[in-house]
Amino acid sequence: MPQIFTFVFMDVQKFLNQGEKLYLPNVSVDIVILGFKDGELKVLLLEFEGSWALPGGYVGKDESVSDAAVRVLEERTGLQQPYLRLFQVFGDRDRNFASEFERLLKAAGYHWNKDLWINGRFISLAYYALIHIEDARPTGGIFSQPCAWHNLDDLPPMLMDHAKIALESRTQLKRDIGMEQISFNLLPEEFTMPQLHKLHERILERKLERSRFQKKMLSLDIFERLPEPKADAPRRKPFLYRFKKEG
Amino acid sequence: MPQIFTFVFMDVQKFLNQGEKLYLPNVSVDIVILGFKDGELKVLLLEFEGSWALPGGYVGKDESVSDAAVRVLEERTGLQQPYLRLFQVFGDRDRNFASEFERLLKAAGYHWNKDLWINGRFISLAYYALIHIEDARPTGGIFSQPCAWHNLDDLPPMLMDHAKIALESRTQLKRDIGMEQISFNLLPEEFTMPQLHKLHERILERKLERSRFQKKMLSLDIFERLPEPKADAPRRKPFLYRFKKEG
DNA sequence: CATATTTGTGTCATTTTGCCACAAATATAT
DNA sequence: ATATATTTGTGGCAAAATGACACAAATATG
Repeated sequence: MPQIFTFVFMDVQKFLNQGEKLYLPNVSVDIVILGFKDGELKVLLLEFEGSWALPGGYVGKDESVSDAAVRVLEERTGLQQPYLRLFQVFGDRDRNFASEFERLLKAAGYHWNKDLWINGRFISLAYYALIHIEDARPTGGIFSQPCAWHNLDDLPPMLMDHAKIALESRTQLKRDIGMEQISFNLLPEEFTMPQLHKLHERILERKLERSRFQKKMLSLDIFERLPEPKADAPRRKPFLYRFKKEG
Repeated sequence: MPQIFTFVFMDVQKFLNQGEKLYLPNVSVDIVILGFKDGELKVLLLEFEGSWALPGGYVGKDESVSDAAVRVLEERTGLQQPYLRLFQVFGDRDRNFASEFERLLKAAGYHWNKDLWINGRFISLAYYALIHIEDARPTGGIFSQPCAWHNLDDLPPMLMDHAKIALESRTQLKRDIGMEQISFNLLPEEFTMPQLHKLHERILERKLERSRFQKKMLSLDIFERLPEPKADAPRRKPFLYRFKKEG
């Protein structure tokens, strides 16, 4: 146990002391990792001293922005091929969270001083990710924080401007699913039309006529029906579909 | 004349020597400034030694990202209240243009050395701006480069990855005008439905049925018809419209 | 004054959408 | 075993939106 603690502690100190050399300054990547479970949109959050934050990180000096986003998502979920979209940039002049970092680091027993690189101003490149929640293995970061799913409609107290970022991601997602079919990334590889229907209702926060929705989706000709219906359904077994690869 | 040259020269040296202190490192802002004239979409470009670049700049350490974009646009056009949208981030690992800067600066008679801050890697925050072309006063930058409008469909040789950025802006604009009425920002304050019709045809690169287009636009109830028709029209004088402020 | 072009608007067929109906499938209750 | 309630797939029709064409008013040009 002491060994594990030391190991984690070393990681944090390395991060605080050497991050300046490893990462581009003034730029961060934050990811609203979205899942869908029990008929609710979920977002993956990390806890720090009773408040929660979005998974995030910094861009390596020899790493592309999109690779950084993929890496952060992989670190928190274990997933390798996520659907990721950069949906907004938060670039306010005073977007700097020195006082919050001071409080959190001191509370967690780490050294803090005002010259630490993380106290600077950061432009946040905000992504959302659409993942199948059951495939994710939520994993805390170098602080070994609790990492858990929360309802996007009912966020806990959030650090920094992360509540705003999370809510903006939903606004963008609402727009995006009208332009392009990406929502199925929130479902298992094989899914049913009733599942997709409920998902869209939750994203858009309004009722969608079931019959018309199903006809519309199938008319797009981007989903293929599988030979076997879904086995573990309570009543009539719905057909299973899969997104067609390559047109 | 020598005084002006000296003044400009000083500005460039200050920019090269002190930029590091004034601006956030590794982040740039590039703007695809779009206009519409003679039935063509135009983009404002700056010439450097026979090749052309998008207007751009850097984010002041005490300036928001969006203020930086507004400032860059104001510097090149004199316009104060542009329609601006951040449409993409170009963040490749090797997005660094040291060799192009070396060639350009040397050709223009400036000192160059590999440690200049502009030789670093830059993440480009790419905006497009929709402006009324007649209101703009194109103005070259600190290098007093030629600054001129070019057809977006027929770009001259471009520096860096700016051809890609310019073309991506059109892809995004095509999507955006289907979601929200923003295209009128490319027209004069008072415009006609035939003008708006031709504009949309140019943006979308396809024919749009005139009658249906006009009915559709008017049914949105976001434009108000002015009492007087457009005076300087060749045949039948079309009605003038204006975007309704505040709903 | 005739002609050609541009603009505004009407009409109608086609397509898409919203809404309801109903039967098939199937777990649960009786 | 049979009835019941729920879920799912699909049909049908009215309403709305769209596409295509028609045509007259306005007006510069010859």
